[in-house]
Amino acid sequence: MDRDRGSRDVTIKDVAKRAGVAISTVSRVLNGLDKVSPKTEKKVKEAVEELGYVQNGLAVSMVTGQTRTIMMVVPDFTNDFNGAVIQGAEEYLKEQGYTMLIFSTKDFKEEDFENLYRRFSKLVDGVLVVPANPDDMDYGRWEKPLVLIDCYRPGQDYYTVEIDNAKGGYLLARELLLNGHTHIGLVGGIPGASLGGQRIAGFERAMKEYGVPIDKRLMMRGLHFEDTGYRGMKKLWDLPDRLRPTGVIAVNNLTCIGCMEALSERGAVIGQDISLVGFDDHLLARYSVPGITVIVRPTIEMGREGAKLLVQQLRKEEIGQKRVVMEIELKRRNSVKRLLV
Amino acid sequence: MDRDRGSRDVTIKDVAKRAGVAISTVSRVLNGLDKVSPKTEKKVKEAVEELGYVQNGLAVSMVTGQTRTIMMVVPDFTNDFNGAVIQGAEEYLKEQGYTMLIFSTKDFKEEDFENLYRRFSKLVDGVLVVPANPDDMDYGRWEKPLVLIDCYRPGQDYYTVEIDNAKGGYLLARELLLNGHTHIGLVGGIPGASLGGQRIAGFERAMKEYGVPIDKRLMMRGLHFEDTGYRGMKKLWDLPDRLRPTGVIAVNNLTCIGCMEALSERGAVIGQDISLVGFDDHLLARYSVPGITVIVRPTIEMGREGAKLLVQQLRKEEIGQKRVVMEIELKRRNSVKRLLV
DNA sequence: TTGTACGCGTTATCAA
DNA sequence: TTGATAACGCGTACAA
Repeated sequence: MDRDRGSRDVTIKDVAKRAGVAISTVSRVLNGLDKVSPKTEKKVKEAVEELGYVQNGLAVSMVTGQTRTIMMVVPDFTNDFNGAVIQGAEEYLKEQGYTMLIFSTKDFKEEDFENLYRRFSKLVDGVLVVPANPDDMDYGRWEKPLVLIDCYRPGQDYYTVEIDNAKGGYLLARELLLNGHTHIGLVGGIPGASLGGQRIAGFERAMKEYGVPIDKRLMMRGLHFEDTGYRGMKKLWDLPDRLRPTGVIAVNNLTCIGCMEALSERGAVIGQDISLVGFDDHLLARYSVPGITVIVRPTIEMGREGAKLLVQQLRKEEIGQKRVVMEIELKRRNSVKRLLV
Repeated sequence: MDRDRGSRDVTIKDVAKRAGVAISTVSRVLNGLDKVSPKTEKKVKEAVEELGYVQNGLAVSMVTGQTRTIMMVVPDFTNDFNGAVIQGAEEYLKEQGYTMLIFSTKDFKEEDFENLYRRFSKLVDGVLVVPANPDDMDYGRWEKPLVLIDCYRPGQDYYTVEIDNAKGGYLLARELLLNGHTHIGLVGGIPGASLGGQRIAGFERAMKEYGVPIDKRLMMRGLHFEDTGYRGMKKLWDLPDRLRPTGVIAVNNLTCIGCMEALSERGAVIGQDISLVGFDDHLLARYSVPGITVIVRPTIEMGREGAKLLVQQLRKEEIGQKRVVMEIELKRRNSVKRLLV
């Protein structure tokens, strides 16, 4: 059989022979566990150095049952929110001596998730998930430590890292309201879905609080992709004058981008012809002219916190709270017009 | 010792016992290698099903010497080019039954790369790298199959996936020249560095071809980060009228974004007060108003091709060419003003 | 066609 | 303080 190893690797055996000790002694030196005499320790370390020995992680994992690897699952890598979360998680894991096996669930069917976990559960110590459809999955049967990022499922008690989505929706709506907007449109958010649902709930609360009725005709529901924003905004813009909203809330980053695309096509100037607010501080929100007023989430930190929560579980450390709620912030730019009242 | 396994996993032994055969028979059925009688095959498959047996990848790798895992290394995850490359690579690898161990090299020191490889080389079959500093690293000592993405090093013969960077620089410069620009500025690109160097070489060729002299004072060299674009563009914009360039080439996506930020701060309108062209079809280039004329690279496909090149090596398949050069395309938008000549 | 037994590289137990 | 050795779960010569 072709073992594909090239020149045979240096093993602990070679080190033992070279140092003139038993392999168990080498192991002890390497792991710094038991008492070892300074003399033999020195001999072993020299042998390791001379031979260029590196532990074989596979063999270690075989016997310890721990792989020091975690599995991270994200919807896809081209969404900048996911990218930031991965960045934060990977940095923390690296610091802690963990490695990341990564998968995207783009085009996943229902059962694929289950298969993925089954197939790799022995290769990883824990799982970090940014769910694509937070409401569809049941993570109950997973035996490994699990942390969900950007996903809260009421009534269940997973370890999660979230933001207060309702507060976000509320802040955005209030920002429009305080600037005199009363015809407010909404793009994205599926009825009954948790994530968009919370944001919408916050929006509704603000509207109620300020005594402004919600016009159902301005609610452009749909999946959280660019297309929903693009088509929704076009419909809103093309409404007759007295119906057309003066301000629009995009429920997430992609729908916001879709809105901007639609408005650009229509030749509408944001912050002038129409006001737009959204979630996440993506490139377009930050650098387009005018900048977009958005809810800023600490994306990289969300990844870090998720990884931290996972590692704490792996180490069986005391964990303060299973749900970590991160702070958000309203970043005001020039996409909201101040209407005369 | 705490083996951390929860209830003991089902092993091949359990399957063998349940099916009333030897473990080697189970193995044969699982791997579909030798002849096995239909009867025993059925028995084994039933046992697998009933017990919910899943192969332990660790043990398999131990004995086969292959992990079916590759190591991917990128500068960071928040750059959309890297995200797209990862997306393409991961999709292809998943299709081919491979898994991806991922690392970012942000804040890496020189020797970290070497350590990373040494530490994990036994856990992976091959390596896929998007280099941060293409010129600094020497990948010569790596024993595993290796593919470099977006990096060509003259005189060496790695497996690489690239574009014709010189052509890209040429096309951008020509676009400005054909629109009547003769005062052309450049942002990014370090003298002697390969990647930016090639793009600049293409720019220089175009300038020469069209008989337009290069004004050294308009060359804002620097690392390929936003900051270089931001500061470079400010300097260019603040130049006295007769010196200020009418058109600027950003050497990559981040410097382009930095340029846009600077111009926005200065209140300059792109495509009107100044023209801007760059590389990569990022969010801002695509959806800001006006859109930016850019060289579009097939980013996801570059990831796919890189992964393909790697898997072909792993399978010891015949490989047509070690350097895969992907097609690029000039995407015209409204960031270039047509000057009267 | 099927079963036995060894080896992959390491840790951990126990005896020396 | 050290050494010998049984696991860990699997693939595969080789024997039956």
